Amino acid sequence: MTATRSSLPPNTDAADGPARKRGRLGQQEDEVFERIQQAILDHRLPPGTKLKEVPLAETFGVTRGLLRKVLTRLAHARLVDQRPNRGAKVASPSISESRDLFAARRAIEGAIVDIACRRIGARQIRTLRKMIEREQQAYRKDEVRAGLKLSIDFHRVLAEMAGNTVLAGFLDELLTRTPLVILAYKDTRATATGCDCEDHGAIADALEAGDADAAVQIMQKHLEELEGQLNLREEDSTTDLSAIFSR
Amino acid sequence: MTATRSSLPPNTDAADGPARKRGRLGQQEDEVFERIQQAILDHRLPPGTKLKEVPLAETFGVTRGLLRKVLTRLAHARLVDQRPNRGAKVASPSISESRDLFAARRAIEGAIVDIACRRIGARQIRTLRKMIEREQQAYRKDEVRAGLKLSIDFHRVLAEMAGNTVLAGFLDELLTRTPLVILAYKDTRATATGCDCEDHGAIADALEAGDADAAVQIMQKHLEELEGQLNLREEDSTTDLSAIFSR
DNA sequence: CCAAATAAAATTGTTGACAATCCTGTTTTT
DNA sequence: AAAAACAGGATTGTCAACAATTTTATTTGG
Repeated sequence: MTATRSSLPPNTDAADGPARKRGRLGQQEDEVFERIQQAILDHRLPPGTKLKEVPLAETFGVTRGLLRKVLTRLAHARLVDQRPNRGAKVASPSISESRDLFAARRAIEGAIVDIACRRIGARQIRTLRKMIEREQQAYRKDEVRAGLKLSIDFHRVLAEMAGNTVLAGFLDELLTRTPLVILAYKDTRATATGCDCEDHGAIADALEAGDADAAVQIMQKHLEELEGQLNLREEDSTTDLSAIFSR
Repeated sequence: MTATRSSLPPNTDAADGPARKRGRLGQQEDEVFERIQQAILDHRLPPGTKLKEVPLAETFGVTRGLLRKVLTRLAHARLVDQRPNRGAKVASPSISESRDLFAARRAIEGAIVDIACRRIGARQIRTLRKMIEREQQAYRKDEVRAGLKLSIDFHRVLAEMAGNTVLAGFLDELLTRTPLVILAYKDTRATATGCDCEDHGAIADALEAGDADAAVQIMQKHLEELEGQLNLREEDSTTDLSAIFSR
């Protein structure tokens, strides 16, 4: 019961009540959205956790109505499951859902890299190289969480460069959901799960050379390897139990 | 002002006031959603039309709160642009947005056909053939609207058969938006815009033969032809004006 | 003791009144 | 006369009380 509350970072404004002075209107909503989203992606709110409106609203010092809107937004992003009259729970991606997600990423990011190869210029290549450099630095310092974030940023920026807003929007949703399934199904034996920087470098090389086919192939192999680091065999890990009984 | 109201089909319950007896709770919300959606897709509510909450709520005999939820859902489906404090307008897909949409369909439906080729069986092939048959009948009877709907159903069912829920969800959004851009940019000189049944047949053939590469290629050519029937050159048609001045 | 029925509590859903913001036409100022 | 300032109405946004539903606890009957 109190787990929901205690596992979230405390909001210093909580005691002031709901009617505190605020900067701009939607500002507050966005902040609550991002704090809950981050808690879900960090597994501080593990999959299946019931998200009750009153405790959450009190935690953040906002009204129930505002929190309700936030929950709907999170449901839209597929980070929470919202069912009529029975509240919202943190989403528990199933194994087949996770596989579908990676298959979708292969299709979409394959297309993105193919398009990017035609539209990209020297300026953009430099930007990508800089991002890869920063990513490598993070991993060298064992800052795994930062590295993973930078790695996701690489994919996101690549989509932006391709310039297809529809594909970029879809990919954005998939990139957001990816950490959730990685934490849920990470193979404990595997080394630190994350993107391989060398692959990113190879993609940049292929893009610079204008070799679309190679870029697509590397990207898809890259994603297959990432999926391969997960334990997505049929139900045999402990996490599966929570997925099965979460409803 | 009253255009919003008069261009929608009248709701017989409107006069009874907001608190009429209803079947199930969410039922009413879904009905309003679908009625407005259909009006947008038919261009009875043309792109750029302001959707005011009070008149719409009265038209359907629902509360403003319910209507507000519906508008948010429509905004999520990208059929409506919702901006804070300045209401909701029917979406006006730009030319580049429309091109992006078709490029996304090529990527996603290419992947779907590829996956379907491996998972599909004789049973499913029969279902597809039956759908194509019905589609041809509709076109032969010059029932263009029905034919277009059946054509979209073909793409939707194919996605379902592939079994990737993530890709199917994305495609569903794109299929819903497609009629909106077709009506907005239909080349008046072209013959009735819609899917070519022969292409659908050829896709079924390739799937039956298990030739994934052929199926993917036909699907992508099919979508390119559909896009080619539209007038997506830079601003020269009258509809562009509304797109430019809609904000 | 278990199961079904029932009562109480907790939780989600809805609404109408109120507040904040934006839009439009008018007046005032330069 | 053009631009800025203002006023009024129209429109969207918010909230707290109320209603409906689900969940939990208790009782009752087999």
